[in-house]
Amino acid sequence: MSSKKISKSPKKIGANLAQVADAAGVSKMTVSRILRDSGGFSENTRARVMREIDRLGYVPNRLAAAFGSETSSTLVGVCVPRVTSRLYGEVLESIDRTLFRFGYQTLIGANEELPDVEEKWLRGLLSWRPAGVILSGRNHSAATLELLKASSTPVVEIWDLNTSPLDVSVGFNHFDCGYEMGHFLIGRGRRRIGYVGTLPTTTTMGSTRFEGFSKALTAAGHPLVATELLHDRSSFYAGYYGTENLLSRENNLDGIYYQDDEMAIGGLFFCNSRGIDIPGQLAIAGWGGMEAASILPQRLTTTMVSTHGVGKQAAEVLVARLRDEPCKEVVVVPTRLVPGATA
Amino acid sequence: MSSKKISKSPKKIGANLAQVADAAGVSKMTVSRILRDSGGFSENTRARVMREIDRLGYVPNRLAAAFGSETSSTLVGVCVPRVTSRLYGEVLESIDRTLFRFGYQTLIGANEELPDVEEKWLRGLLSWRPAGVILSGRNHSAATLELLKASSTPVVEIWDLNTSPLDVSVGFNHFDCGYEMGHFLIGRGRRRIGYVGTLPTTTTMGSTRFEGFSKALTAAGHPLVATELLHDRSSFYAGYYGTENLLSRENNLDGIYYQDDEMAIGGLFFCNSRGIDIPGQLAIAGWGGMEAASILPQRLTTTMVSTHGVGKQAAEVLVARLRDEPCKEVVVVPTRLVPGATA
DNA sequence: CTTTGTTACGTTACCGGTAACCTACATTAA
DNA sequence: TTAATGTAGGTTACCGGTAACGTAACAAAG
Repeated sequence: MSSKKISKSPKKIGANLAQVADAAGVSKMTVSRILRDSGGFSENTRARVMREIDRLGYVPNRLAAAFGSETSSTLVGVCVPRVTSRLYGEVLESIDRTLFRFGYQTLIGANEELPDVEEKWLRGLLSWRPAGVILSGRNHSAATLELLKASSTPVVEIWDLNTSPLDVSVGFNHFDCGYEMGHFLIGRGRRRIGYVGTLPTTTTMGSTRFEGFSKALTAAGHPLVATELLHDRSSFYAGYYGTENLLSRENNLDGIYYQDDEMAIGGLFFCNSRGIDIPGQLAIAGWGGMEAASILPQRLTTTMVSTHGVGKQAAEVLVARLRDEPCKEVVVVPTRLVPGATA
Repeated sequence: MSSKKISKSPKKIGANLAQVADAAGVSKMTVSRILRDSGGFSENTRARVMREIDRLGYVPNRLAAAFGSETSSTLVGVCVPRVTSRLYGEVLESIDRTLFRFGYQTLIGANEELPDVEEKWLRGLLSWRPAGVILSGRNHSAATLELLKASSTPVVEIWDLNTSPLDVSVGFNHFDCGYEMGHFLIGRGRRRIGYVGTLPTTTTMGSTRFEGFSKALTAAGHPLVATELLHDRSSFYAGYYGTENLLSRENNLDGIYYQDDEMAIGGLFFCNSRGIDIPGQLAIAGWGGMEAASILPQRLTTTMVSTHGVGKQAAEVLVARLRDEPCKEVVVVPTRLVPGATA
């Protein structure tokens, strides 16, 4: 068992602005201007300075820049419920990629759907004086709101649409997604429909779809028959045993709507294992447009969503916001119900 | 279409150290000491200062702290191939959670398995003078190595084990995983075995398992019969059509090893759709211990790994490293071959 | 009674950029 | 010709913490 003992890192990288300036025979300010391309220098000087930067291996100190001017932070905090989730992971990836292109750095956080965790994270984030924040959901603690207001940090709320956002918001219309699917199942002649999902925690994430769905059924005169809400996070297995529970309570359902595709696929597998005929005996519908659905023996009836679109647009709106360009207050990312072979 | 135009954010949060100090009738230094709990103050003073901090809503400026002392950065950069991957996502989540507990912030990056992207990301990261870096894989560009050396930033390499790490390394022994599975399949009487995976990019990620597997087969006198490497990232669908391709070329295989569980499940579905008897006619084995496997009609033969363990240990090792505590140079996270019903 | 040590602070000097303002010099318009 | 304008810089004064060092008051040891 080998072990390492290491001296305190001196943390001095190559050269600083002053040294570059000295070497090039100009002032710090000129080098700074050249690096930020803010004009006021000749091409000649620029070439000389760039040569010295390269020679000295200068790595800019954004810490000093952000500290010194406050307006020049390129740090953006992003908080999602979980990193371990295909949907949020994709959003995160798109955000990161887009922000990176614009020259921003992404600081991530996972709130685990708890406003308190989010608040604690935000407190830490704000100590870095970020240029902006991207939060998910619309349930935030009072202290969170106050912190954001006090720091006047631009905020983009994603995922869940928000008609009166803190600042700006980008997301799906979950209510409509649910309503549309409810309407669709009714149209397919289903009359005794159930729902399987996870218990909404203090945040509203996801449960809005449930509301829309339920409303559509009620409006059609065939209200929801049974609901199974699990004390667990969404997963294939949660869908599997959620279906088992639901069907053991209500054995004559003719349709089930799931919180998402992952759970729907789990449900589909349960039905397969018990010889339940899909969609003859039972219709199954999910949400999210999961890639895994493409290899199923039956294509899943679901709502396709562009997580990529949410991430990209959220990042773009934030950047516009940071550059003081006008931007929409609410961006609705479209979704599309895609009938498959399961409903 | 409503739009927002916003004034430049002043970015002045509540009070600063000096104002807190004034309000409490002490010097800045005393407040600083109290906040960092570095001793040299009385309980009486502490209480008074804390009261003022609370009253004024003071949010520390870590930017200033990190800038001023360089040793006190609490920023850690983490670069994984992709955020959108169950395995890496879990690693990321564990790292973030663990580092958060120790008071560090995580700056993420995705290198897309390209050393150049990693290098570009690292250059940006270093401009924040981070306390440490966690990189995945062991294939880094020359400039990356030089940057790390010049900045003398502690580095933890994860995922792929590295017997001569840059600094310290935490991961799985992929070679042994592959070898063990090869040995296992041979033991089950398989003789004409194939492999389905994705093309290794410039990084070595994943291909080490392939090498170990291949070696085991050769050692047993039944070398690999066919290989299908896809120009695509791992996914259920990649496993599905990879299997289709492989079997169309070699129709008398009696076993297939997959790069990971996701692809193995895809392969399993292909076989189901074509009526291929598993494991009678063909054995299937994956790697990773994916949750989805739990709902399959047949339990998948796979190697269970603790992504959580890698993340947690990587973070812990880094923290130890930052605190100048002695730590192991190489941490091997154990894996376990779990025979299922598919091989 | 002096020396030494400890506790609880205060002072000073940075860290490396950037905003704001200033200064030559050249060019152009009135 | 003179004033106005533009170009390519330089100067200065911060931003908000922290390391390093200084100091007064008091206690215990020799």
